[in-house]
Formats: sequence, C-alpha cells, structure tokens
Amino acid sequence: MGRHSCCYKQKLRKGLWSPEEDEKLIKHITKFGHGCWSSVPKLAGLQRCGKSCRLRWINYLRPDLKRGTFSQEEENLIIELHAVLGNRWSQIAAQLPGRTDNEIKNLWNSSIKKKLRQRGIDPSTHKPLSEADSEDNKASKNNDKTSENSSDLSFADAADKPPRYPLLDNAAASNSTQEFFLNRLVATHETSTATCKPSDMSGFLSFQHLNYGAAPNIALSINPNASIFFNSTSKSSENIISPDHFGTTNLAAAPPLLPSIPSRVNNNNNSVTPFSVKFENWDARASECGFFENNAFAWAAAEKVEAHAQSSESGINNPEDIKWSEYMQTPFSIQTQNLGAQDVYAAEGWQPQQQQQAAAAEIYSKHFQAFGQYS
DNA sequence: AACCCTACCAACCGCGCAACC
DNA sequence: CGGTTGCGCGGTTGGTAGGGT
Repeated sequence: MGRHSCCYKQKLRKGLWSPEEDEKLIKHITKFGHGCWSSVPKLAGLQRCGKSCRLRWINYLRPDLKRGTFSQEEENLIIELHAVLGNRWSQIAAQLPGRTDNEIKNLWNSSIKKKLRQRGIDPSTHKPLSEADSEDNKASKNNDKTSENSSDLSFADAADKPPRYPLLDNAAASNSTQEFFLNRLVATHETSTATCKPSDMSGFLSFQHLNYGAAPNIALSINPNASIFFNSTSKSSENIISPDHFGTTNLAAAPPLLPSIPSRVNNNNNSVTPFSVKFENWDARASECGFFENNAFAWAAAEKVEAHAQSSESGINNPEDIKWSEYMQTPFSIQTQNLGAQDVYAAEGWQPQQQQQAAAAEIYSKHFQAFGQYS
C-alpha cells in the first residue's frame, strides 16, 4: 500500500488504446519480446505505463488469443472450474487456451452468473438457490419461475436438483468436484516430471482428461517442434501457448487435435483470424523472431481451413468478433500494398473476403472516431 | 428523436508476492 | 534484513452499443 500507481506519472496516456499504439506495441514485442514491462513503453515509443502495456498485450494483442464468443463447452468448463477454483480467473483461464482471465471474468459477471441464477443455482456456491435460501430463510420457499425456459446450460437441471456438470460426471462420476480436480492436480504433478510447472496448476487438466473428445470445440493442436518465441521471458500464467501447457505427458503421445472453434466462423460478418493476417502483413514476417517460421501457430491456419469447411457445410452463421479487423487488419492491409489479407487467406485456402474487409473497414472507421480524443 | 436502461467489455486500480539491491 | 521494484491477480469502473419506451 502507498506505492504510487505508475499511471500517476505525468504525461502517461490512459484510456482506450489507439490502433497506432497497438501497432507500436505489437511491433516492439514481436521483435524484442516484452522483457521488463516497465521498459517496454519507452522502448516502444509509447506514452503508457508498463502495466498498461502488459495488460493490453495479454488481454488483447497476444497472437494466441482466440476471441469471439464463448462456446457452450467453454462456458460449461468455466462453470465447472469456478466451482472448484472460485474467482481464480487466471487459473481458470489457464485451462481455456486463447482466453484471458479478464475475458472469462467479464463473461462470468455479465452472463454466466445470470444464467446460473435463472437456473436456480447460486453462482457463488454452485448449490441450488433453494438450498441456499432455506439456509438463510427457512420460511421462504422460492418456487422457481426460473426453470420455465429450456436451458442454455447443458448441465442445468431444475432448481430443486443439485447442478450436474457433465464433464465431471464423465471423468469422475464417483468423486466430488473438488476431489476430482485435486486428484488431477496430484496425478499430473506425479506423472509429468520433466515439464510440470510447480508454481501453478498448468496442466492439471489435460484436454484428454477433461474429456474433450466430447467437447472438441476447445481442442487445440500442438506442434511439438514449435518453439515459442516468448517462452524465455514469459511466465506460465501468461498462457503463451506451449506444449507443456496442456499436459505434456498426454499430448506428447497424442495425435494433434485439429481445432475447430465454431465461434470464429462466420460467413456473413467477418472471418478474419487476426494474428495470421496481421503478423504476416508486416515486420514480424521478416523479423528474426521466427514466430511463424517455426509453425507455432500452425493451428490457426488449420483452424481456418476446417472452420471454413464446417461453415460451408453447415451453413451455420456464428457470431464473430471483428475487433481485430477493426484495429489490425484494415489499417495494415492498407499499409502493406503487396501482401494483403486476401493473399494470405488465398494462400492458406481461405476465401478472399473483400466484402468482409469492406465491412471491417467501415466498422474500423467508426471505431476510429472514438480515438479522436487522442488526436 | 430523445431519453433511459441494460449489457458488455476494455482498461484501471489496489494489493500481494517475489526478486533484487 | 529491510526497502524498492516489477509483475500478476482480482475487483471495479467507465465508455459504448443496442434495445425499449
């Protein structure tokens, strides 16, 4: 206590990040890594505090971020993990590749909490509300009008039943939730001797153990040969995707799972997969980092191919996050005249999407007005 | 058209912890 | 060994969009 916030220093910008700031930060980190965060803004030419830069990178600019809407499987997993871990968002996020603690926290507070209550489940205790009510006030019998609708949550039963968490049911039917996860933690630490990180719970839920065969949407292929550029300076909690992050002992022997994340698929709005586009468009492509040369993000391309195939087959339109195109794709497409996003997509078996780009450009210009305060 | 309300989410803030000096 | 620094986490805030009246 008592320490001054770094942002109290004079002339440090606060508030929303402009595309130019994002560009500076990304360029700097892709070239040099973040190293000491406090030195990043100076080296990158930003009038921000290091803390702000770190936050922006972790929550928004990191190339391995998935973004887009959460799948039902992801929501269920969050609920299950929250039942065990509580509000330890970073640990929950560690089990959801491409998701940030901030993102999960926001989802929890804005959506999941409400859904749980509607289903008669206390979001803090994960017990039926009727149970909690009877503890608080035995006289009040809360007859739920909450179970009138069909559930968005696959596990949710009526309020008078305890909540069911199918992943846990499948994996450890006889165990309590807490016991199951604790057992998983112990087992993982015992078996993954070489790579298990002691300081956190990374890998305590491998995808196989989480029965992701039943939840393939969160699967992720790992290229075991890929070295991650930021590994040397990143701590596990930053969730830079690395092979040992998902339970090395299991994944090493397992064939790579082809990712399919439906939330990223959209035929109408925008199907931009941010990092493959933006990084290949500018300096990082030619830089020394080998960020893409080593195929660390091969899954992204594979995902696009499969996602596109799925969307073509099913004709299902899913909501898609277009922020990346707002901030990144459009301006960089303009800057790089020889290699536009269309070329990248074409090269990777992805359809050129001029119309989507136009839509993104429109939205970008719309959002850009919001940055007028800085200009 | 204007206002209000709600939901969403990016960003900030304060704190704890660990490493460093 | 105590102070300082830097990082990460969780809680909270504030801006914006969208829907309703």
